Amino acid sequence: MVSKTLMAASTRPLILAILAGGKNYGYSIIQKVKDISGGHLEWTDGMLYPVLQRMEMENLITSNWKLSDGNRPRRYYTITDKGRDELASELISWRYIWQALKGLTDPLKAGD
Amino acid sequence: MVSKTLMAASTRPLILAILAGGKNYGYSIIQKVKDISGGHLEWTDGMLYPVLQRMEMENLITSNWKLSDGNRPRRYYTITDKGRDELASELISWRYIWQALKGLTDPLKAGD
DNA sequence: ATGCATACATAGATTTTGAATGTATCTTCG
DNA sequence: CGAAGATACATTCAAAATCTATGTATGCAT
Repeated sequence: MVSKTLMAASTRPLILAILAGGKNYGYSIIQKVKDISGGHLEWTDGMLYPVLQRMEMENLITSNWKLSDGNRPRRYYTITDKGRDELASELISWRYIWQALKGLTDPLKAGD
Repeated sequence: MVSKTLMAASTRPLILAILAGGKNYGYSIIQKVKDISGGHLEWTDGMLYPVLQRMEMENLITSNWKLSDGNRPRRYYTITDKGRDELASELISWRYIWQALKGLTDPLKAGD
């Protein structure tokens, strides 16, 4: 089980990373996260939508409704330039810490 | 600059990882973190001591004072078995998420 | 004696999160 | 047709965790 703080720290970068690969809507993002994490990360919609709203307020993402054929209306989110910058810098931070952790726990291997 | 949430998520695992390598005291832990992160993580003592106290209350670490030669008294922290378990499971979680992030951002390379 | 690094400690204002809850549509299957 | 379950989005606010600000004190160098 992933700790609360780690969950909190990873939510935004994961959302940004997913949207960097193409626009997407809330419900689908949840499934993609579950998918890409091998089932270890299971988000609820109740936690995701507020996060998406906050990220939109911060201009990391934008949204627009799309009504198609037989489907329910969906709100699609798109990453902004600011969002891409944020993602890039988050990834750098994650790398620092991950490498610090690895360096401490197995000092012999270097790896990535 | 490392984000607040990421900072929060990494504090405990880093402390545990350091103590897994041998007992240590607060001030020295701060320097070790700075050192191992290449200067990217700079903790303040004011944020560390409360964390250490909470971790001790949760039995992840124990502490005892050591008064030596010309030095000031220092409170040395030791990792417990429970702490080692915690560290191990945190590392697993970190790996999941790091790999999910990497998988999303550069889908071609696998790596570790 | 002055300044700086070392060393530990506490309180509590502030922020943040996400669980709980609500609404509604689409699909499937008997 | 009707029921059940998956899909889809939305809001509120109680509860909890963090760490900034602040305080104390010693060792060492010059």
